[in-house]
Amino acid sequence: MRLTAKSEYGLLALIDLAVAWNGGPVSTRDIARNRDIPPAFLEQLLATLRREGLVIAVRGARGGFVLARDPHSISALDIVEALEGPLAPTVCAAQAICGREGTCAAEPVWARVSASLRNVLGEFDLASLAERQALFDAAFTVPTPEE
Amino acid sequence: MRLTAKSEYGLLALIDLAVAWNGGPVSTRDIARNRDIPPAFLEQLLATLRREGLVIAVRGARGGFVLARDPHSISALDIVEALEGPLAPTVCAAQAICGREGTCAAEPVWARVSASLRNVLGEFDLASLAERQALFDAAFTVPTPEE
DNA sequence: TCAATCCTGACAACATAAGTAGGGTTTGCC
DNA sequence: GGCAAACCCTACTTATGTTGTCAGGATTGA
Repeated sequence: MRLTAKSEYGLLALIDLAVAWNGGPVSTRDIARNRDIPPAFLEQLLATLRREGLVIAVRGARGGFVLARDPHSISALDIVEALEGPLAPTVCAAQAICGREGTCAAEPVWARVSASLRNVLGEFDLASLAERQALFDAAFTVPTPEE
Repeated sequence: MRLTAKSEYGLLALIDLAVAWNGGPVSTRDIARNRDIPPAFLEQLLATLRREGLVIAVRGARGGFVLARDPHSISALDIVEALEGPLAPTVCAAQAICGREGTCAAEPVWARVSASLRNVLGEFDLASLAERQALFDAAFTVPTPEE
């Protein structure tokens, strides 16, 4: 079982945007460099996230992307669902194909997997992830007091 | 996010074997018919499950498959892992590729997703699933007291 | 004006999923 | 002994999804 690289890249990118929250827009190029993501691919992902209403694009020179709303109100689930579509662990969890809807003992298994997955992803919000990331970044950045 | 048809078919097949626990072996053909699974494909899955030690094959006429141990001791997690390999939601959950191991805020997200998934799947055992399935089956089978 | 930046659609290489095909081997039963 | 039922094994196929790349267009700050 796996989520695709889209989710992984998308979450990283939006953590970076959350870190820069209240600052100016961040360009795909900067994020791609920072996170080692193929730039053109990341651009596509951010375009999707814009269409899904999670980020706002600022075009032109010195442009980039900004979170569309407060980082507290964006969860990992929002990002994953925006990039991967609805989260169903199996075909059968989405639609009964065996003609046994309601009479198949396997049904609750997939239902509970799906619910638990959504639940866990929903618990992570960008604000806390960004906070944690900022701590990590600070620990590995030499302070430059002369600036 | 999704598990593949293998998990879905495999779980259904092993529920059928659990229902027939203490009876004789059940053939792939019977299971395939009962669950509407392509027979040749199911055969491959059962061969995998045999190699993984979950079922025992009985060759020759009147042969088939039997659970290798008590249905109480086989979980949905056992089946899914046997058929799909180790359960990692993203590439990064399996191996850090960005060179930020321990300093990436996204890491705990995938870790918790993985843990929760394993946890939920581990909660379902074949004995209870078979019990439930037997109830469903009984409800849709006309009793034949004259036999 | 120019360069930085996002926007869009097409395309390609590769991997995986889902099944098919065809033979080989074992074994219960008449 | 013969035969059919069943598992065993490997290879092949077809379709789809993933992970990008590429080329050009539109927008805008300096």
